[in-house]
Amino acid sequence: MNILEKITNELDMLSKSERKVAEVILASPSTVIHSSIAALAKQANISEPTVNRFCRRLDTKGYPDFKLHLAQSLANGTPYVNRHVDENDSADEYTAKIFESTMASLELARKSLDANDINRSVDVLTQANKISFFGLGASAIVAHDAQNKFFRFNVPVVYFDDILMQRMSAINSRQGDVVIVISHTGRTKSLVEVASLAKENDATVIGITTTGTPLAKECSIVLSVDVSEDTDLYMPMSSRIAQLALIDVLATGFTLRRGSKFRDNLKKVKDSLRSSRFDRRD
Amino acid sequence: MNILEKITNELDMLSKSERKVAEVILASPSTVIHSSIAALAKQANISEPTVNRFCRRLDTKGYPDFKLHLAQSLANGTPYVNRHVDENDSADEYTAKIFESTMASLELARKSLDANDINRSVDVLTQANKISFFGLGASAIVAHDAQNKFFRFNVPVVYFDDILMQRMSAINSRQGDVVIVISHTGRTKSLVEVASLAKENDATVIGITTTGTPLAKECSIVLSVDVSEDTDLYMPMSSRIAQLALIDVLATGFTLRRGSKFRDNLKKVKDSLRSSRFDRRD
DNA sequence: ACCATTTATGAAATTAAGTTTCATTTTTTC
DNA sequence: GAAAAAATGAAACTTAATTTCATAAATGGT
Repeated sequence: MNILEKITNELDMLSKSERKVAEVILASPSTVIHSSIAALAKQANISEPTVNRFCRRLDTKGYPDFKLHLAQSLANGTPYVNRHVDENDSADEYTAKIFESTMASLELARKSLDANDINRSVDVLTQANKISFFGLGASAIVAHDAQNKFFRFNVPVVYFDDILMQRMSAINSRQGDVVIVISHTGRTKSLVEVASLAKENDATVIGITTTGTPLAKECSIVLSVDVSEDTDLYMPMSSRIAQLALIDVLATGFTLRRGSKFRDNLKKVKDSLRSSRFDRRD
Repeated sequence: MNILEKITNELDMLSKSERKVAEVILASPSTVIHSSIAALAKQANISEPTVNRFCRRLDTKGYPDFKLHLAQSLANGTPYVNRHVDENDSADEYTAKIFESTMASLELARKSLDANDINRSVDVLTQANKISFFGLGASAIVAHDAQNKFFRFNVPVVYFDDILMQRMSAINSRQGDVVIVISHTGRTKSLVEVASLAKENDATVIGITTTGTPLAKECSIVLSVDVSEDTDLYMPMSSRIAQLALIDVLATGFTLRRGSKFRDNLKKVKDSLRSSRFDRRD
């Protein structure tokens, strides 16, 4: 945990003198990492042993160790995560906040993913007769993107972003087909039904969703993409970006599994697009 | 600059003994930040002064200062940026690499964006009679996503992902219309033409593209989303995610500009989706 | 309000860590 | 292959951090 947050949290557990130390540190942490224990003690108008006791109370081994933790906290690009956009933010401010919380969500999502599940998914995908991607709303674009990617691999792939087509497709699925259902909330009724329909028809159902949702329960494999609850306040933001990153991971796993001959083919697709472009002259 | 990269770069400037130190550090930097100079010297089979000289050669004040720099490097979510996926990577490894390079790209993209241009774009968008989003391929899904978002704002918005419709729409555009053209390369001929057609018909053309491309030259406002060249090797990855984050920024700017009454309306849209969901019971 | 007990604090001593000096060894250059 | 330059480590030295312990402040019970 970020030591700066920790100091803030434990501020009332501290003694009067120790609190003085905390205040000096919070006021200018970047100065402190270049100060000796004597300098900091003087700055806070207390003695050196007090600084030392303060460090130990924060579960560090002593002053040098404390400075190490502090340095790490300062280095984190997102010093205070979960910064919410405020009514009066300037363009600069809300841009920074959105990019930062997007990055924080990616970090979270990565932690929630299980390499084993990814491996199994890639396994299943490489052996599929047909791959279908289903999503609604914001997740529809993720499905769309996935289709774009897998289409380049020259495998039978479709995507549907309306319930009726998804239903029909699910009913017609069979053994060897892979159905990937994408939903952040995992609670959209019709999608959960589609997942269970596909499963009943012996397709392998992979869910890209949050852990423990109704959708997750219907899937053969769950790729859990957990992002902070409150980042998607009024419209889906971070969730779909984390899902897209996961699609990249699956696509990458797929190409790696298929080997180098396959990647040459990928290059051909890319080259074929060249003539539709302006040359670069740099 | 990241001190780990720096060590790697200056590896051949170092003497034999100093290189031993470097190797021990690179092999396990996280151990080193908890080691004393004596422990590290022993580990590398050299003397303490050599470690000290090594630290100074890297422009740090001495060993403790070096450890501080090292700690900061380790804290950065992206310890070794631009890590490329390798043939033999495990699922764990390529997942980490893809997420990390996605985050690195977002960081880059944010730096390339200009708050002024964002402000002007939001201005123009809030006053638009009609908003159109155009993209092809991977950028089509960004356009699609943008339509999804702006549709919630109850403004006239369309998106097209095929050239013909884009052309027709561009020809029919008029003063007060805003056309947003999305392309990572900025070199797709037909899209550049669409941009210039829209401009000729007095629409405001906003380009979401890389700095200095042919498309950028045709636009009234350019929102430059520069991501590292080589991240999108065979298929678009980071670029579209950075573009999506920018869409989030524009949408956020839009809601902020429209004020709080407008955000109530947004909440209504969200609530209206509720009945189609399973309840959560946690 | 007062005394006893606990807790907090800093001066001084102690210990640990890092740095400098300098003699010795290794490497380079002519 | 010898002279000069560079690299290296042992030992001395310096600085910084920690522990000890005596004193001061705060808390709680009567």
